[in-house]
Amino acid sequence: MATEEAAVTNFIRDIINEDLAAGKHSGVVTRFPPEPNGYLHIGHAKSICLNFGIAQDYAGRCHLRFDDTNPTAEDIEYVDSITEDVKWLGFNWGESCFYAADYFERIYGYAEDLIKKDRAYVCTLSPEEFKEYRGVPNRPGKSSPWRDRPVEESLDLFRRMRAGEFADGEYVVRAKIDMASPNLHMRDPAIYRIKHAHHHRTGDAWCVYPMYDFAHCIEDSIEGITHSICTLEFEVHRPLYDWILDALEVECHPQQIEFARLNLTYTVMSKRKLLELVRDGHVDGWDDPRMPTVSGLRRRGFTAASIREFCRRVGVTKVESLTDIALLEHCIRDELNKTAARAMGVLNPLKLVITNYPEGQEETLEGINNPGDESAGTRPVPFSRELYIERGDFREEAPKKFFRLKPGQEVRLRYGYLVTCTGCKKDEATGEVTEVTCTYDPETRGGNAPDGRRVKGTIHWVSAAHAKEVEVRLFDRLFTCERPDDVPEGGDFKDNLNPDSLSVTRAFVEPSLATAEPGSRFQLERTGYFVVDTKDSTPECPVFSRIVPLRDSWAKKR
RNA sequence: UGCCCGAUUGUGUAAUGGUAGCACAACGGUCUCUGACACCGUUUGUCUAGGUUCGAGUCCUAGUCGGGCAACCA
Repeated sequence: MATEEAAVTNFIRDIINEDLAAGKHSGVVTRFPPEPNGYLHIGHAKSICLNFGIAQDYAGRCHLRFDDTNPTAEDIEYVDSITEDVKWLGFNWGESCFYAADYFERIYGYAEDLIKKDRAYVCTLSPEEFKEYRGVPNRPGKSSPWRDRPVEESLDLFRRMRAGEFADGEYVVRAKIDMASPNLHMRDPAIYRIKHAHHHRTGDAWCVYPMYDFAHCIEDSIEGITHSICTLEFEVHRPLYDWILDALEVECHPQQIEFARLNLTYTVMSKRKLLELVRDGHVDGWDDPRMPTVSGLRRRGFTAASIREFCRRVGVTKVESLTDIALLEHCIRDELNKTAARAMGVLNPLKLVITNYPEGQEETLEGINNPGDESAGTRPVPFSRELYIERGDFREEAPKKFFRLKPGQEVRLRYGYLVTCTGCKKDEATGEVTEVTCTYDPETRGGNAPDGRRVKGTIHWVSAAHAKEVEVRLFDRLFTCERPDDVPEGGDFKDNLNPDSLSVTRAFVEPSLATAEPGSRFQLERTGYFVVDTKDSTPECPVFSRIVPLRDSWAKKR
């Protein structure tokens, strides 16, 4: 996509440019550091594009690093999905796939160093007492009675913590900073805790695990990260990040830079909430096509390029924002308009009988696969006396500007003939139209009249005898309001779930689609872009999922 | 009632003391064998009040509004 190559600029790149110009670094090393405790979503995609994008543009490196310091939340399943998603998004970490767990020995050593320097101590306060002593934002905390525990004693205790002599929560290692700091994170934060838990990578080798604040800056430092980019909520952690690296006197001290996370209308973006949707069965799994997860978007039919383009257009700032999901939809439409093959399919079928077309006759017409790309070629489309058309394309009584079928009006059958509506049949009981009749002009084969008369409307169709019946899944937004998180007191974001976000129907598609490969994308003309579902399609019955509808200015006018 | 961060059209962003621009959305039109696409046009913006300056969206001060921070989570 040409637009994707347009120069990107943002405040983080400005900082990098300045650092490079000042000779602070000779190259750029970034990292994407997910905790493997959930699936990646489009917000992570923004971070991935940012970090890997910078590495690409500055000829540097971006590490994929699993920040797996909390074994009770993490799982190998997530490691695998994250790896797959980053790869699918089109990024390459080369040899640089790391795990915080692989640094546990070094991180532990740094904690001992801190204790030896009397910059950390082992605290015996219970979690409740710990909380109480910390104080509240506008009131200073008070020192733990164990704050001045002798270095040797702390060291001994820490080693016994590691050796497994104590139960979870009995002791904790704390950095010795400032209990009166207005920044709560500086009030002697915990840096190591006891957790007798099995780790997905280190197994049962450890029963003490470092806290995020202690581990993360060390991981960055070990890897020689130059710019450690994270989201805004870590801003208040930065003084601690810097304090630890300063106290440890390490050589490499990366710069933490925070940016605003992505928010999207009509969806939620927290792992916890997404997990809740999966666990409670509101969706069909992490890769449900309605989910804002990378795997959900992939299954929905979004391309990696369209997601990258979206992330580029969204920009990077420190302003908390809510991006209109229409922008994401625009990005995929824009790409698929150029690349997707066209075909015809009728979602809500109504029989159309051409009364003057010879019974039993059929012929093969030619459909253009992509009007914007001649190299896409053409395909045969069978035509016969009885067709299916879209129910919405017929109205017995219709306004003047209704350019479709109504009694007495002529329309074009795409790539077919001009037909004039002569009437319809109805179910006597319900009044529902069951069949529409028309006559065709044999001189208009292919869709053009020799006398040059203009026909305003063109509708799509499939030959009833040749149609392939398939399953179609149409998606609407998962939530009914722009900000599902905004709920009144006592409410829950799930109250805003859209009960009609999924509708499943049968549809008739032209025979060329019968053998469509799972994962392939099409534009069903006048209807939308579809992907053949990769999970539920069978050779007998492909499942066509709508990625996004076509824009429809007629629908708006009505 | 503490500290930190932020504020440019409906939304997302650009402008690095010198003409407030772009994209999406909306609206109107042209074109059209997709009421799509494309093309043209229109509407809407620098939170407020002071200050510095020849000149302020940009710098300073105060305020207002919004967000974050009180897991042995990340």
